[in-house]
Amino acid sequence: MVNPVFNELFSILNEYQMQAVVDDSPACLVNAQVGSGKTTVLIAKLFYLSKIMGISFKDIVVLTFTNKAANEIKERIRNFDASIAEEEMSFFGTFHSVALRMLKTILPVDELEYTKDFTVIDPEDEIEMAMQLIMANPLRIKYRNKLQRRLERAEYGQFLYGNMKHPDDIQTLVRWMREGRIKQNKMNFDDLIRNAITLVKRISYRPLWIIVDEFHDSDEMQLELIRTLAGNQTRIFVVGDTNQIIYGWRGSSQNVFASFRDEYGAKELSLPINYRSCKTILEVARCFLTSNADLSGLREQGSKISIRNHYDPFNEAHYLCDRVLEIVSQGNEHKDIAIFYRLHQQSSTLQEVFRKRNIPFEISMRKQLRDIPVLGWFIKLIRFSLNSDDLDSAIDVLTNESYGEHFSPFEARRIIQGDKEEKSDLINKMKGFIEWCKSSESILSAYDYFELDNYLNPTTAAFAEDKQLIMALLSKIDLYIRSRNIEAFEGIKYFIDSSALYGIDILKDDVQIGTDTVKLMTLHASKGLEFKYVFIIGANYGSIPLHSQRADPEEERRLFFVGITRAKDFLEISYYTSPDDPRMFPGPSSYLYMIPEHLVDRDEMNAGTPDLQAFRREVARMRDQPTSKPTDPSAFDGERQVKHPKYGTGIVMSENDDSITVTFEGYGEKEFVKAFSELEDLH
DNA sequence: CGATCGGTGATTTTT
DNA sequence: TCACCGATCG
Repeated sequence: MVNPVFNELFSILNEYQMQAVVDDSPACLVNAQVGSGKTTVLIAKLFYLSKIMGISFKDIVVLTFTNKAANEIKERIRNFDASIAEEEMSFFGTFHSVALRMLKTILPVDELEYTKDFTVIDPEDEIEMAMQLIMANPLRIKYRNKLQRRLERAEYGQFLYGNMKHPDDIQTLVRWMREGRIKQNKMNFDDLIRNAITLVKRISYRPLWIIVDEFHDSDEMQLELIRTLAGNQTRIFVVGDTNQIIYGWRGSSQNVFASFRDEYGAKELSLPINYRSCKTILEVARCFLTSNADLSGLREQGSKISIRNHYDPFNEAHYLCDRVLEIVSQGNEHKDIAIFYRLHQQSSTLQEVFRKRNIPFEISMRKQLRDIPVLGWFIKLIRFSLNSDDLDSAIDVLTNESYGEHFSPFEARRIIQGDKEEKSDLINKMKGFIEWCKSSESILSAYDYFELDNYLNPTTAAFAEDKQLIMALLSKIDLYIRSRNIEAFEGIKYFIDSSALYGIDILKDDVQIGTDTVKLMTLHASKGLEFKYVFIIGANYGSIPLHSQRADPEEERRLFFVGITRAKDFLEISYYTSPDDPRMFPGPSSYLYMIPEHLVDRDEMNAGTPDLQAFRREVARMRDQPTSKPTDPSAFDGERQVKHPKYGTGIVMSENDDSITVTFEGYGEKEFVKAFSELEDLH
């Protein structure tokens, strides 16, 4: 082969993987067992196509469902060949980001009454838009705090609370919102895909290859995009695993594999060998497989899995802290450990206890940039500056209570309609922004251009931090523009649009290097990850599988399967004697009876109550007054120390995906946004 | 306006 | 089973 690096890449492949890499059938469907090296195959295939078959990355579309997966693919490609430019992989990404890129570059959006300046809005922006419509018009809308869900359903032609005695105007609202998005030059997430489908049909571009990761997650619209993009010469290569369908409730169907096979006469391959888990864990996992598909592993037997009973979630949280300390003391890292649960709310007890006992942890919950108030306001300001049709954003900017000029909604509307424009300096600055961009040297001076010192409330304590946040955001945009060598104006637009698709991740430097924390997440969020030690908690009757009308028992089983197969070396499953959720019953999950006894270590704990009452009261007190915690930093030894330029040395109390809480000597507790904090690790 | 009755949905979540 | 909200009655 051409290059020793690729030789190395190909030499680690087994025969099944190799077959998938070199396959060039018009359509190919790969059944990838859990942990069978599917991403490695994708990377190897991409290099095979480019280096050996001489196909340019520009002629390949790679579609994933999550940014995480897309980033991993791009990152691993660059690790093998750093000379590959970002630009060559511009059609590598999530369905939504590839659709966005096509709409912005090669598709004639004007045919759908959009201009190339269109912006992307997320579901929360849509709710705001709906609220504006409701306020400005005589629309009767009931169940307003279920509006998001109602609109979501309405998009699929269903209606939540559909049999009202006096129906409200929800259908009119949906129609107005569709029109409003076009009028305001905005696309929501569905529009991106739907409009891409419509417009791809009108142009001649067709890629040579379409490669789809996690194909089993496709919904009907995504399938249609694939169908549309595929021309006569296009080869389609999809990888997935029907045992990992856990988003059926969102529209992905079990039939995608069968229909793909029928529609394209696809060749079927498989990747049957699991490299991840010990044999015992795989044997347990096999009990929860839909089909009797082969699930064989290459690893050693490993220890038995453990099933434990705890009195209640609080006792268990305490026990888990001890276990974490024990595992770490055996030479492991915190990040080798993960705890999965069925519902988000189950994490609250864990959070409180872990925080109290000073165990570093992270909870996966997605956050948007605008969850930081000042950035939410600033992004709206930029949005209107870039897209003067975006009246909703302008209204928000002018009426915000904390920032800007604090107009009433009525005044704001008049100003925006051009009635009293002279009353607002800000609106004039926003309207002049595009011109300013062309003559300005650096986007960093946008802060001064908008004279934000006047609008950020210099009298408040938050001023310094707010200013710092905006400057940090601007420097990220600046970096983005410089690294891509594009017009400032174009760069800002793309960055702001992407921020809707990527959330707060867009502010993080490159791919986040896994911080050394215990990971807490729902079973759903665990998909695609792996850990040495996995604890699945709350395997009670009623909770796992979740007891509810709409839960699909098959899907619950697959969800449990996904959780189990995240574990590499060690798996522990627990249930409570006295669960604190009334919908959870005090018996073990029926799943626990499905696991053969010889695979299980039932070292039943003392499920009674050790003397934790005092501790329990203390934590309860902490919950009531979360702010007043005059903790003495010296009381914690051997914990993670950090240094801040302003506050000095402190100790990390807790952290999650986006923020980190530190206690400083002589200052107390302070929470930072991770992407911006100037904390230096002293560990 | 306050009280009461009856109907409906609840959870997981990426973009 | 509960929480919420709309509808209706007095």
